[in-house]
Amino acid sequence: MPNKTPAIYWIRKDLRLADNRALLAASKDARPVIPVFIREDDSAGALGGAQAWWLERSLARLAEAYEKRGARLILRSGDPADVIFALIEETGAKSVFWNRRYTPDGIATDTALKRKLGDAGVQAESFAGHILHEPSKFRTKTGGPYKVYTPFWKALSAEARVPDPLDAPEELTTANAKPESETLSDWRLYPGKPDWAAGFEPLWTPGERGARERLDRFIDEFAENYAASRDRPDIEATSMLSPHLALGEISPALIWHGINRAKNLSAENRKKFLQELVWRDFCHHLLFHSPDLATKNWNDRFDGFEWVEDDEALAAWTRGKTGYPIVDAGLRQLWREGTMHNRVRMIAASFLVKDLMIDWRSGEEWFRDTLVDADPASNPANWQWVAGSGADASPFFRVFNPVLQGEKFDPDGDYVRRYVPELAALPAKHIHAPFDAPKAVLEEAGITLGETYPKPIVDHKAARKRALAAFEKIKG
DNA sequence: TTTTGAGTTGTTCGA
DNA sequence: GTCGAACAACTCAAA
Repeated sequence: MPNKTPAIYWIRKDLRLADNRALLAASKDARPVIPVFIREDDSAGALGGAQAWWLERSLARLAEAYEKRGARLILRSGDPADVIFALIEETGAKSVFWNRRYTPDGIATDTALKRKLGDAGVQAESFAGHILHEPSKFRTKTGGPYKVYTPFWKALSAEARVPDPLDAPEELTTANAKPESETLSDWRLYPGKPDWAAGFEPLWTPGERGARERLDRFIDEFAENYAASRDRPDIEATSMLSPHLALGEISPALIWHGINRAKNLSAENRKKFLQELVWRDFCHHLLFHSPDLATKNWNDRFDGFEWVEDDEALAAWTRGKTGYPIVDAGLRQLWREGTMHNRVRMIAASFLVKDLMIDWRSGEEWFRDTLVDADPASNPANWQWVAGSGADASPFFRVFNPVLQGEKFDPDGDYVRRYVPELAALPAKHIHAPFDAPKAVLEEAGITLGETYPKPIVDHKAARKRALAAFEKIKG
C-alpha cells in the first residue's frame, strides 16, 4: 500500500531533481511530496542581486520540472519554522526532509528547526549533497581542521570516495492537500528598471538542464585544454559551472564522476579540474571551522592592518574606472554578465586590497551582490586568500602587477577590448598600459586619457611599496 | 617532542 | 630577451 501521508521537502540551495537525497527520501515508496522553497527574510537565505536574478529563473524551471513529474512546487515567504509548521498543519505531513547547508546562520536555523520538529513528533532528516564531502569529515592527524590546501587535497583523494550520484525520481505523487503558493512575480526578484541584467540573458541558462548542458559541453570541448587555458580570460576554457553549483542545480558529485568518466581527458587536465572542484570543499571546510570567515580576519594578525577608507577609489573600482585596463575589464564584465574570469578576479582583488589598500570586506560585499555564483564559503575564503589574511595565503610580497598580468594572460588584449570598448583601437602592445603609450598611438586610437578613459588612480609601483610597508607593520 | 619539507595562482633585479 | 635568486619568516602537517 502506498503511503498517503505526505512529506515536506524543503528546498534551499539544491534546485535540482537529480542526485538529490532529500527529495528521494521524501518521495520514497510513492509517498506524496510537497516541495517548498522558502524565501527567508533573515540572513540565512539572503541572496545578492545578481543571484536573485538567477534564482527567479531557476525556480521557474524547477516548477516546470516538478509539474512534469506530477508534483507542485510551493513558494512561501517568511521564517522557515513558521512556514513549515503551517504546511504541516495544512497538509497533515508527518515528515520533513532537506539537504544540508553549511553557513553558520543556516546551520543554526536548521538545527533549531530539527529540534522543534522532533518535539512536535514530526520526523526531520537532513542529507548531504551540496559539497563532495561533509566539512567535518577531514581532520589532520592531530585532530584539527586543515589550514593548507595541499594536505587537504591529499587526504581527500587518498581516503575518500565521492558517493555515486543518484538518478532523479521518475515520477512523483501529489498530495491530496493543495497548499497555497505565492508566485514568482510577487517576489520581484528581478528588478526590471534599470535592466542591469540584460547582459546576463545571452550567457546563462539557469536551471538543472542548463547546468547539465554546460557540463557536457565543457567535457566535450574545453576540458582537454583546461590546465593550459584556464588562466586565459580571452579564451573560452573554463566550465562556467559555478553559478549552477552555487544554487545546487547540479551536484558536485555528478561533476566529479562526470569528469572522472570522461575519456578525452589527460590525467593532468582531469586532476587540475578536480582540484578546483575540491577548492570549493576546502572553502566550506574553512567556513565550517571558522564561522566568522566572511567578517573577521582568519589570521587575526590582520586586525591591526591599516586599511584605507576611500569611497571614491572604491567607487572607481566597482565601476571599472581605475585606469588599469585588465582591472576595469574585469569589473565591467562582472557588472555586465554577473561573472568575472577567475584569473581576473585575482588581479582585480589584489588591486583593491593591495594597490588601493581597501579592506577586503568591501570587495567581498561587492562580489556577493554582483556575482551570479556568489558563494558564502568561496567568496570570503578567496578574498581573504588574496588579502593575505586567509588560509594558505599568498606570501606578502606577491602583489599582482596589473600590467604584467594583462600582458601575460590576455596577450592580444581581446579580453580588454571586449569589456573596455574605448580602448579597442589600441594595439596589443599598449592596451594594458595606455598611460605609457606614446602620444601618437593614443591619438591614433582616439583616446584622451582623463577624458575618454581614466588616468590610473594610483601608481602601481608606489602603491606596491605602500602595501608592503603596511604589511611590515603587522608582521611578527 | 622535534624535525623536516613544503606552502594555488608573483615580481623584481641583476647577470 | 631570458633566467635564477631573492623577497621574511612562519606555520602547517606529517613523520
